Amino acid sequence: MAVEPSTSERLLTTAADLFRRKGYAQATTRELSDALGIRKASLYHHISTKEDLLYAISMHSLARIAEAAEAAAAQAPAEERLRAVIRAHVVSALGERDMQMVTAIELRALSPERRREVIAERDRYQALVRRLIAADQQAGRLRGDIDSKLLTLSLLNLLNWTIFWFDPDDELSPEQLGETLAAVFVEGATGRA
Amino acid sequence: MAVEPSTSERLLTTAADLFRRKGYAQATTRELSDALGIRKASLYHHISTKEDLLYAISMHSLARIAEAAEAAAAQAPAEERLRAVIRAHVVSALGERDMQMVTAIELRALSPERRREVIAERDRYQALVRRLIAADQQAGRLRGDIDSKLLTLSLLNLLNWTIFWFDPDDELSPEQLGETLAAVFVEGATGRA
DNA sequence: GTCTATATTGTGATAGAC
DNA sequence: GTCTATCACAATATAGAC
Repeated sequence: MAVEPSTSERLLTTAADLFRRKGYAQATTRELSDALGIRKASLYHHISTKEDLLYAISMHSLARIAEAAEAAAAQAPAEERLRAVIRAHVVSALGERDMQMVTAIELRALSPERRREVIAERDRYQALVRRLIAADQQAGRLRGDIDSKLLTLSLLNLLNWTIFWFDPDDELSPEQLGETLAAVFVEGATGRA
Repeated sequence: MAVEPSTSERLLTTAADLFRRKGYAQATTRELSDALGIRKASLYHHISTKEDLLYAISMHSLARIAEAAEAAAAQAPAEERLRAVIRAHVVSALGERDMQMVTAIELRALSPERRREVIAERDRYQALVRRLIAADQQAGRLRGDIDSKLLTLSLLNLLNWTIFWFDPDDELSPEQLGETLAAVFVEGATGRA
């Protein structure tokens, strides 16, 4: 006998799906309550404001990737660490595309204080990746002629847009895409590494 | 004696600045008219709907990059063509960051028909880049073990997010950033090309 | 090409019963 | 935890004078 997920359990994923499709500001609380099968007023038993949902989605998204990356980094030997983190990042991001897309796009809709919090969380992850890259540079595994900050931003560019075009119906799995993006970043489009 | 730009000439850039800061849906016609120094109703002498502005911004942004890239491709010899296009893309995108950011983020706010038009324009540019990459693969200048479509999407990931973190006050110029991103894409983070 | 004034609609959120 | 009913306000867009 399947246990039906409660309203509060469905709240974040349902909101993320709606926000991704319509945009946060264009999505109405009415549409959200309809999707949940409850009345609009009943939403406010679970949240205080619509913005609570965006904030929760954003913090959850960032934590999810950071945790996956940290776990991957802890397990892998130094020589494989960056590639393992790239794969973990891609796989965890693609596993929750709605939330990740909303987080990537709707930052401006948050209040200044919450926006600051989300940015701090994002920067924390960026710093983690930068440390990995700098370590690889010092070990001679990555080129030293480009600043680690710029390499980090390049890598995150590469990884963060994939959620917008990855097609789960494609033959390419998230794991394979992660592997490919790792190859593109590390070896380049030339590929003579 | 400086000629003051007319309201209609300032319309797109002013709207782009506003949409970037607040988001399209959150930005009000009132804020836009205030920024232009006219009354809200006067806007409707220039446009029919607020969406007209977003559509115009999006089409302009895509055309600007495509034109810059096409010009660069036409001028450069085959061996330098891809790098030249990357530089042209980055420089032209960073030269109009407000419009490019709005275009990248607000696609969903367009009506279905206009959204389709904008996507078609974007796909047209993507096809152009893919032809360049495929040609380099066939000439042996780029690796052949990764599909040209995936290499193209990787490259556009790399280029399209830069507008969100490029800092014009940095010591790094758009030209230098373009050069660096070209190096990262072609040679990779390892850099032994 | 800009103005004042207003129509019209839809929004996020609340009060209070069950 | 969900409901009915409603508030208070802000939004896009229009009418018509100057």
